[in-house]
Amino acid sequence: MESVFEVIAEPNRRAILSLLVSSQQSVGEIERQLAMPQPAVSKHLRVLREAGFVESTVAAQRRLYRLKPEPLQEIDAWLAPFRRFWSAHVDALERHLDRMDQSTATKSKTARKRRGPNRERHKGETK
Amino acid sequence: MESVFEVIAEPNRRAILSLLVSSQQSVGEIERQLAMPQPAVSKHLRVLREAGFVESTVAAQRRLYRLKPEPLQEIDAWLAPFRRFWSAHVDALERHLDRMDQSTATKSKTARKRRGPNRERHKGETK
DNA sequence: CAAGTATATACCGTGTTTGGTATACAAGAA
DNA sequence: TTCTTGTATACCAAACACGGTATATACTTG
Repeated sequence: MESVFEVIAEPNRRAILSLLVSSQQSVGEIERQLAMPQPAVSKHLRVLREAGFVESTVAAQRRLYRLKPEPLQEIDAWLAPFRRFWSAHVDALERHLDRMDQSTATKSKTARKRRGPNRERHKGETK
Repeated sequence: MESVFEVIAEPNRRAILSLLVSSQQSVGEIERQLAMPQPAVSKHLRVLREAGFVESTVAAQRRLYRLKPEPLQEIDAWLAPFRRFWSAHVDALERHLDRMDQSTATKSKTARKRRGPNRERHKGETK
């Protein structure tokens, strides 16, 4: 499996991770909530564990799985350069549209949504 | 291929995306920089294009590929709940260590690094 | 037109991953 | 011990993605 990206490529594994975000869960609880055969759950948990996404503790005959942050932070770190890219991209688009507003101001044929400080903020970067 | 996560699971495709972050590139330029056979580059670019990661414009017999932000933003959005998780995790760890400091203060056997407002900030969330 | 350059696609072989089923293993309960 | 619950693993079959090679397409230049 090797890389964290291959691990999260599998939809059921992403579902398991999303379940674990709220709290730790046993294999049986995951099995029920995702309506997925138990061996499948165990196999995916094995992949997740070996990649460092989760860890488990034994509680009698149950095993409780919980999230570990490192691999997800690795993905977050990989995303960083692209975040810079798309915030620049949004800025460039805004400058472009501002110029369009100016040049089409006289014709006033196409009405664009209000622009300015009260427009919607994007979630990515506030800086 | 379907999902953006499967698309970025492939190392060569991530390499291509990283190349395009600085500026748009032709197929031949990507081929040379990644030392990868041309059909492989074209095939990966096709996958990236169909998933919306890149778009291309024709420049004579070349095709220039550039990044599109949406799919990467989708990955970023998927990461959001986990970011909340691991910042909480860090906070809990810090509280735990603070309690340890208190209870071991008298024994003063283990010296821990200085804690407080001047400690290193984590990259995830500034808020 | 022919030749050359740049890119895309078709085809094939192969390794890997996934789901399914059965079974093994472990720990409590009776 | 035997039974039951909870979880892991072994095995198999099907699907699929990837690399490689050859070829097709498109545009440019002579």
